[in-house]
Amino acid sequence: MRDALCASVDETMIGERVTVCGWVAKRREHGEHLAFVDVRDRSGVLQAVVEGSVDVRSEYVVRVTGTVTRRPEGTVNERLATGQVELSDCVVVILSAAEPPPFQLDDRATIDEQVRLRFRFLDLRREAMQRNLRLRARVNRALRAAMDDQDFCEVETPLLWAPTPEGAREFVVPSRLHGGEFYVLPQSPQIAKQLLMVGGFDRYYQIARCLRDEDLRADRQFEFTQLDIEASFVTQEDIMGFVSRAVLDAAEVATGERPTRIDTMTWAEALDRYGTDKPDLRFAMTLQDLSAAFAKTTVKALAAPTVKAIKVTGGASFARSRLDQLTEHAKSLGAQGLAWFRVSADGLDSPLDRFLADEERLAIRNADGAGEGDLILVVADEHDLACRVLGALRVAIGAPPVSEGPHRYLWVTEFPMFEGVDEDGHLMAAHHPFTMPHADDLDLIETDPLHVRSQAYDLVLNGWELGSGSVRIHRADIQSRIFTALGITDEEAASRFGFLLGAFKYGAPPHAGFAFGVDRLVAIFAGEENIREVIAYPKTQSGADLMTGAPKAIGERQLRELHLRLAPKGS
RNA sequence: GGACCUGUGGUGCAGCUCGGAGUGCACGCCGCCCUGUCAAGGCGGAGGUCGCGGGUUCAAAUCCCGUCAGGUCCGCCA
Repeated sequence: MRDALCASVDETMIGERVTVCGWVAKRREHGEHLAFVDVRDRSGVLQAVVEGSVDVRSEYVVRVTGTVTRRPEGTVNERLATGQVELSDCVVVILSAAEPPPFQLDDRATIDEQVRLRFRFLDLRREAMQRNLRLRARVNRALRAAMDDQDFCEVETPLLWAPTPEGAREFVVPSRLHGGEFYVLPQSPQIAKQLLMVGGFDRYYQIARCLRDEDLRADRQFEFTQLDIEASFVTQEDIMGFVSRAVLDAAEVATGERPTRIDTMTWAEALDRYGTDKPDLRFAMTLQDLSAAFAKTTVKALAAPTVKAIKVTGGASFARSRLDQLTEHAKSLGAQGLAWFRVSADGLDSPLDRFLADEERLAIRNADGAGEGDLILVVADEHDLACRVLGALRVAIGAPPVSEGPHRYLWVTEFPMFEGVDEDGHLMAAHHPFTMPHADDLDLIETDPLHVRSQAYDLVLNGWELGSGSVRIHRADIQSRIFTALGITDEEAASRFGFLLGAFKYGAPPHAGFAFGVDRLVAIFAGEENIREVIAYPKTQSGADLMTGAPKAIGERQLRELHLRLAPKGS
């Protein structure tokens, strides 16, 4: 039907008769003797010159046959990739007429996202969406190539799976053949891939769709895509190597530049210096520890086991209202309050200044090499809380948009095994209950569980968690001790994970794995702040698909088939 | 479950503080003119439930309450 893409037509083809197909991006008529039609396809735009008038409108689908011609002197368009040439002596065939689109398919205009999503099929025609989804395809290809090259085998796992109540809320699918029973859509192929290890596929990967029925965010959709990896007879370092290779290959393909390094930091250091388990290394503003200087303080607001500070360069100019907002922010995160100190020429400007002892004033004045015009924010509390609050303020004040370069990759290792307790007073697994504790901390499981480190690790890019993984437990005795610590009885374990634990009795190899979010990675490569921009058909924050109208009610007959009856509204 | 922002011809915005006739701008759309434009240009025109409901008022896009939708965030996301 066509023999060239619009943007492939260049000066080497001058004189050739060429046919292109595409949409009318723009028509410019000059009376009844001359008209220009810009034809757009996935590659770009090409100008067709029509002698006489032509009855096409924006977004008509056309096939244009014309002779590739060098543009006359003075009519070259430098802003157009094909601006040196044009099609002349054109025959225009209308393949499909089109109503005026509800919005202009033009990357210059900002269009309300509601409108874009309702007409996503038109939105996808825009150059930005074409670029993003094609970038995504190239990243997928690079990831597959990297895994193939490292001798991994791609295996698909089921979407209809068994409920394993633990962790994220699952999407539920009623069974027609088994009335009253349900499948769930997997929040990840976690158990399936561990069983593949028992099954002898010692290097597995999959670009897998995962589904979690949790509230949506800029970086979270119900369904998202992970590069999912599991391997046997490997160490944590091996897995980190496999993943690093894949991510760096993808980065090189996407950005044209191979990142020079991926940093590594323990979880404890990340919390202590950045107040988060996903530090954004693109900017400093690290947390300063002033605990020693305030160990014997008489200032009530600053008397706490840990006193942490960050320096906001130039922050002394912050208005009082801004400082009040930051204080509210700190309180909403659980802090008792936020102490602020403007660094001035002759000391500190702060409501608390007159209560400070000299050495305390000096410690704040010199925090992080502060100078005149800077602002010092101080939080005093339990260690983890003080760190987290200041970490959040650090990001709120200092973080550039997530996709802004230079991109900084970071491995965070030695996550704690457990974090906090649930309503029943049981410890909760920080990663998941199959995570192997750190070899040096096995003795602490029963005596000091909150200080047990695990062999779990995260990959972080510009403050976004790309993914996480761990070395898995393959020994029944350790697994049993972890279940006990988590308050999971033998019966519960058997009913929830019985098939996995049963499988492990038949020769489970030591194994470890990882999974990272392709949507987030591609969004950052694409320069987008929101993963919806790299997903063809995303959902809104309330989980609606504005194009199809999903979710929708289903008919009485379909409900009956599924053995379902709806409860009255509001019950 | 909670906080905040947004909602005005097809699109993007202004108008909202301090109530006074659906007022304005740009793009698009329709018609006419135009033989080298390319964000074409000129002239003319059509197009509105100011998200929806209620309240206050002589009078509401504007003030108040509720609600719906979209967005950002907290909770949630082993």
